[in-house]
Amino acid sequence: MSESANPLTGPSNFIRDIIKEDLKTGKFGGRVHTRFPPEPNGYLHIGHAKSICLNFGLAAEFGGQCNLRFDDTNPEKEEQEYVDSIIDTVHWLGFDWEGRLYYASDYFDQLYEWAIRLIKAGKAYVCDLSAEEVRRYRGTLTEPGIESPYRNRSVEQNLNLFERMRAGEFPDGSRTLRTKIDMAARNLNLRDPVMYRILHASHHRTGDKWCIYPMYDFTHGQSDSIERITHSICTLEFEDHRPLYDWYCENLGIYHPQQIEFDRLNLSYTLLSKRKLLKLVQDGHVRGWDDPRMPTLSGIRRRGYTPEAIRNFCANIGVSKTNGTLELAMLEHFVREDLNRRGQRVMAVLRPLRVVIDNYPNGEVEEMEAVNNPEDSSMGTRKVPFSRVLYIEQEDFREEPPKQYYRLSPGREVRLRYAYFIKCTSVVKNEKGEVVEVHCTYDSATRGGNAPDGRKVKSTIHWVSAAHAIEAEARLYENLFSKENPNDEPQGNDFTANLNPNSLEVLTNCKVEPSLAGAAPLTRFQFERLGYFCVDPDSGSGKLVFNQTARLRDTWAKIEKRL
RNA sequence: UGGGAGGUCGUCUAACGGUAAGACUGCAGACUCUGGAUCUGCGUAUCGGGGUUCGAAUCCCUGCCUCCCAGCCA
Repeated sequence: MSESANPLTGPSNFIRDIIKEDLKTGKFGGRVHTRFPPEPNGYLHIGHAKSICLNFGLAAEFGGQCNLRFDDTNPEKEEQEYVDSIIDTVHWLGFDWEGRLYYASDYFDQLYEWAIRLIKAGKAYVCDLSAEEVRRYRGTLTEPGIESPYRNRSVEQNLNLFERMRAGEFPDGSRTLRTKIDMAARNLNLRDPVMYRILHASHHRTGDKWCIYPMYDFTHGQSDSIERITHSICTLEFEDHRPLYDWYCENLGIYHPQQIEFDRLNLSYTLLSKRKLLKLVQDGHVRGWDDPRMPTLSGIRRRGYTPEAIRNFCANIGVSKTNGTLELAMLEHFVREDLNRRGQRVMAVLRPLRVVIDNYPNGEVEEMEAVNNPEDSSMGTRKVPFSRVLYIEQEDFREEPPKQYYRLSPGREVRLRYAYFIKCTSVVKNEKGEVVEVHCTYDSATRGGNAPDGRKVKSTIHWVSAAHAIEAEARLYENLFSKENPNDEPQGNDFTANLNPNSLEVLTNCKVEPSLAGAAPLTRFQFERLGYFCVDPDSGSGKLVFNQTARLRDTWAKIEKRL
């Protein structure tokens, strides 16, 4: 009967149901072969991850295969740089196309041949209408179009003209090859769609071999067909193109894959439009495509997300045809879950406050044993140096503690994690009246963190020995946009008005424990009680830079907010 | 006002004529050397109106709402 959600493949979905049915009926001879077909005109983002996971995941689940294919039919927008980045990113996500890396441009010769076949069959013609005229002749949503005056050219004439189009005799935009279908079709895509346009542009792979390029509709289904794809999974906006997809396969008499559409991913507080993301980069609102605030996979990666977290996310968000918007919290949940399970714990103080333990011997240093990951004892322990002068988080001391504040305050005893109980005895203030140093006494009997007399403390705080601390920079992030739907543009403004001015906060005076020395870029840690952090590639020559991947759930912050 | 696709807790998804379920979020509590994690409890959801049926989220009719389509982009 009903299958419950599988943590690996997620909840049941209609595409899986279709595949199962096809497997049962033997529609494709028991094969499952999918493909991920990006256009190399930009960087991949989290929305693409959903498609990647779906296509590769479905193939894996049913013992099939998944190709990586570049839909590179528009040389004006595509670049090798994007190809390289996409290949790298899909690999990083953890998927392998086992050598089946293809390009639509590999099929240009075949496509040309097929175009000629349609011309010969009287189903395609060369049209001399300008782009503007084509648009006018197309009609509108409610009115039928009118047939092009060139629609009834002879096969010979069409063959001759198309050959000359290919030979470069005509300027860009002067003619197109069109499919002869039905100018009165209710589906606009069927009103004699353009198959080829003239584009004297150099292609990143075929160079100047071609000056005519096939359109998406005349390319995609055939590419799927050539690769013997069984289930051609794409997003909802292509639903209206399916009749054309089917038309070409049928009229060409070639193997016919099944196109299935699903809903694109939308995330709250996030923009997933290439055009808008490009603007953020170009106008300097972010530091680049891989800025950790960007929803690009390169940005998310730099931010510290793991491929596993993204895959788990994709497997669990479901696939349907409903257009909705997922809460960003859902994505964050899956990184936390993964990083909690695997993240090395470490102590780091972001906003340091000096603590002097007056009764601790001057010059003495003890090595305290700290657990690397309470979720995974196999990760072992490490030594953390402890001495008389420490740094604690400014937030962890309040001269006048509010109700429910359990941390350090005058006269109160707390535990320094993995070290001793300390009690605050006095404070030192600057001329502005701010506390700049806290004096404490420690109880030597509580070494390791437990009192032999069994007394308890309400709080445990993290610390770093001042003499041993390493300087670091931390980049803290908030949502890039402060509006839940960044596309909801305020009157008279564009989407950039929704940018969150506080999306980046740079802390340059952080103190981290010495074990972090030399941590390699992209290494991930949990800064105890603060959140997950990842070493940024900007780190260098003794200066560590960390990106905050996600915060830890902060119950106190919630309480404090209500106070 | 044409065509296509959709509408289930706050959010996303499941239930395929037979007890409306799960995840996330939120709230409450337990536990805790991370106010983390974990555990427990808490959910005024089937767009509206008709109909078929012993029984409807599911089938039929009807109304409403949302999204996509008029690139020589994909």
